[in-house]
Amino acid sequence: MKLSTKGRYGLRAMLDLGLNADEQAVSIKSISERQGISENYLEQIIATLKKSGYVKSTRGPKGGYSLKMGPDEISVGDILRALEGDLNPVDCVEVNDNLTCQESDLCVTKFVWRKISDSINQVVDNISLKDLMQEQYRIDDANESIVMDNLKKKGCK
Amino acid sequence: MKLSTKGRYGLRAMLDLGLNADEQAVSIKSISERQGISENYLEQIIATLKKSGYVKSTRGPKGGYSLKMGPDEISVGDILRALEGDLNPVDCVEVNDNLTCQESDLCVTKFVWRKISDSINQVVDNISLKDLMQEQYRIDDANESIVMDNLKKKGCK
DNA sequence: TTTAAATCCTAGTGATTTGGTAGGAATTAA
DNA sequence: TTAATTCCTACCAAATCACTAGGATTTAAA
Repeated sequence: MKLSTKGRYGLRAMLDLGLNADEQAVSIKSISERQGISENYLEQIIATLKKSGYVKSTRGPKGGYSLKMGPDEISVGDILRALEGDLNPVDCVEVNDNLTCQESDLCVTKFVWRKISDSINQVVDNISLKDLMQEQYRIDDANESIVMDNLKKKGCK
Repeated sequence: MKLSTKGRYGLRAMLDLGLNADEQAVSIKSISERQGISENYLEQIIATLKKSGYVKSTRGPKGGYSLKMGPDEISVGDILRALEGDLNPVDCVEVNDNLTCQESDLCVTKFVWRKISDSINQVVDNISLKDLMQEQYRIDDANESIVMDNLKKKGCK
């Protein structure tokens, strides 16, 4: 019941794209350095995200990646499902699997799996990349204050 | 992001124990037959559940397994965590991992992981084995009615 | 026109996990 | 004594994970 590194790295990569979006595209190399993820592996992850339509790329020098749409239009669920497949704890939840369901016992557990499924998807679909970016800014500001406080304590002006 | 067969089979096995609880203990063999799960594998799963304190056993002929406490005292979460380990989507959620957290980016995603974690655990901790047993009885009754209806349609009395 | 920085693409690979199987030892009711 | 059962441990094949490797293609800039 764990996410793979693809989902984890992928979310961080998308967040990185969002936070470092300016006129210029963001290269794999720079994401890799900031996030501490292997370039080759990251490449594969971002390729998947591109295929799913959340990222666009430009080739050649000065090339790189950027978000294909606004960070408010991309949810954490979109990103995770692109990289991990559906977020259901078992497969039979979405399949309309009447053969399996003849076994009524299975249906009772299915009731559980569906509830878990719904709760996971409800959470991830209601957090956008923009939300995370804003959270990040908040954290940065907080750290900034701490730094300021320390400087004051040391008597810096 | 999938549960393994241990969790799925384990929940069915526990439900089976609950539904077939009478004066006599329930043997692996009978669970295996009803649930279509290999005896040897089931043995390992139930051994884990026993170690975790949810199941007790008696050896020898007429021996077998039974729930160690009332089905209202055992939650789906108890069972799944015993078999799958914690139900967090990533490890860093519960570890108070300050080293990792120095990277503030990681903290932002951690915020997501924690929300997912909480929602999963909230769901599974609020469904007891008793709830599932009652759900099963409801399904059985419904099927019974359908059978009755069909008999009536066919003119049976 | 050349160079080099970047994406694109695909194959391979070691380690780990999954989902079991196999089979003998110990216990105990009949 | 027998046979049904749990207990215990070792083993194993297949799949998945988390990458690495390296060449092909594109393109901005010198």
